[in-house]
Amino acid sequence: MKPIVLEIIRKALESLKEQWGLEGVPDIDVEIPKNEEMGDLATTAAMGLAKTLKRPPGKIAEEIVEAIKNPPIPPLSKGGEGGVDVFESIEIAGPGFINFKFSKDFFYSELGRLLKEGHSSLSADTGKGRRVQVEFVSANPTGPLHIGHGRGAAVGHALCNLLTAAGFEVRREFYINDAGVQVRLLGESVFARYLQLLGLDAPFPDDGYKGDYVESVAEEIIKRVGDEYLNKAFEDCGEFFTNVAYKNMLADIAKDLKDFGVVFDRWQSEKELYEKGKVQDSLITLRQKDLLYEKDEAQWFRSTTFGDDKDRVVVKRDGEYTYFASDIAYHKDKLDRGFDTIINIWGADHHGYIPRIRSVLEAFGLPKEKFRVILIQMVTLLRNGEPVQMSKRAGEFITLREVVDEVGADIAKFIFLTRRADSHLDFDLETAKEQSAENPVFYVQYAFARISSIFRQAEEKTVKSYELRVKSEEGETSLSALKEDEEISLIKKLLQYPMVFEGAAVSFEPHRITYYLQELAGMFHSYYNKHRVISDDAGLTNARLGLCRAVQLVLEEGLKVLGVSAPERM
RNA sequence: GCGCCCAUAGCUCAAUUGGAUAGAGCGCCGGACUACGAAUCCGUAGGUUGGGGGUUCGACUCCCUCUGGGCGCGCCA
Repeated sequence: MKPIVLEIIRKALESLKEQWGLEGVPDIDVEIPKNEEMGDLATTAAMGLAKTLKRPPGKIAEEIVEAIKNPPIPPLSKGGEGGVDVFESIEIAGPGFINFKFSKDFFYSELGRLLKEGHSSLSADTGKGRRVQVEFVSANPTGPLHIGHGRGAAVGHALCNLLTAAGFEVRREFYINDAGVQVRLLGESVFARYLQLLGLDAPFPDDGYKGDYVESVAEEIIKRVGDEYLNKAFEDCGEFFTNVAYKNMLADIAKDLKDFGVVFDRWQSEKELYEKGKVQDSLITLRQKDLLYEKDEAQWFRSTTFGDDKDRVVVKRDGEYTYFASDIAYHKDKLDRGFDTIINIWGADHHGYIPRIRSVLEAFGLPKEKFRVILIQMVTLLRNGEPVQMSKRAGEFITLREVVDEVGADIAKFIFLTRRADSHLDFDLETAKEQSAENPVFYVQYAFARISSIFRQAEEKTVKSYELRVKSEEGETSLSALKEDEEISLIKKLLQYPMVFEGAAVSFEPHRITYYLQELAGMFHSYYNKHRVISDDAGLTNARLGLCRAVQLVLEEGLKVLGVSAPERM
């Protein structure tokens, strides 16, 4: 419904621009009014123009409304969508809002279109094929994924779905830190456990990885090679242990994510960036741009040029690269692969790295606004309201796998998406499992399942196919049997989905979909309790089945974006 | 010490990116199944948006300041 109104307003402005002395038509937008009584859509165009025209917004609004009505702009009158009048009224309110109220016929015609076109009518092509690269999770392959990674995975996955549906070409990537001292430390930890399992009183490295999974890897190695490395020093066999250990972890991580329903297009190895010389190359490029210099026997990236607090070391005095050096290479590589927009999803504790990475991307030619970091806040895991104690030092923490095994992937994903990414989240394992109203997942899924059940009922009662009616010539008019207030409100809500969707996509905020779905499900449940869908009145039954089908369609679409299933039975 | 994020109903959170009368759920209390699934619905109550100042037609939203909480600030990764 939004595009039609926008077109009408634009045409009105087009006809007014000369007498207003404007070069072109200003950018305008419409919004959903807070209060339903104010109308179905509203524009603040007049208020926006007040400043440039130096005239009161009320007057300007009047002129715009006049231009829309006399003579009527095409879609307004016959020959528009389905040949119906679009508006019931256009009114000016407050300081200069123009409020549009649609006619019922317009709603029926739009609902008919939704039923006819299905999912494709729910998402506009705002991306137009532009390429977006989203890097998320990127957990160190030194241990299993924890709950925080799960939240990052859920948000990243939903965001990618959102952008894909919005017409962007999305690449989902996981960056593997397989080159640093952390994986080496993992290797040492496994080696120590290996020796201990074989009866040696071997020392465990300081700050080594103490989780049970380390011992599991050691056990596996014993199964494969026995005591072959018993009398060797770590310097002689470290590469073997390190490789086996992190590859093992990585396989577990990939499996956990897959079972969580999150997949990646590319797993970028840090080690590979070194081996292919991309780290060196990227630094050479920086040097050519005079953005790399030597000081105190170290090499520095001139990130202050782009607004960072201080320049950053990329090659240390001892000749070793810093972690940042391979980050530079990876981000240059992202740009070399031709992405239009770069999105990184990080834990909120990494916010201090934003300026330096932004600097890197800018140095290689990406405009600031094309880089976006989504920060994921901490998740506090609760059980019956009490925090679940975790100690990273002792290697004791609840893994994502444990959570998914306990509550299920759908529930976990949905709960991760019930908050804005950058606000804290309490995740209570017990209430998550309860099949109560406290659990928003069931609430939304139940609406979908309930509608599925209605259709099963309808078939049993041999109600004639609603689809035939809707598609036939009189089909669209058959929807006009929907006269109840709740029905009109429900249709309106359905037609708002594309706007909510677009807002979520441009602001990278999948949680908006979550909220919308809860509202829509709520409206449906309420409607269901008040009005019977299947009755003796065939025409009414068909119209209501059509409405149900549309609700189902939108619920399914929204859930798909969130990566949550839409079950026909629960 | 410097920087970033957060502070909204008793609790957990929204608020169309500067719009109109700040909204949901939970919790409390009271109701609704011999009709399509009660994992549902209906009805009330709850607010100086942490405090103060500023910007303007208009502020939960932007700027300054204070209070209180989280996180960063290495030639670590």
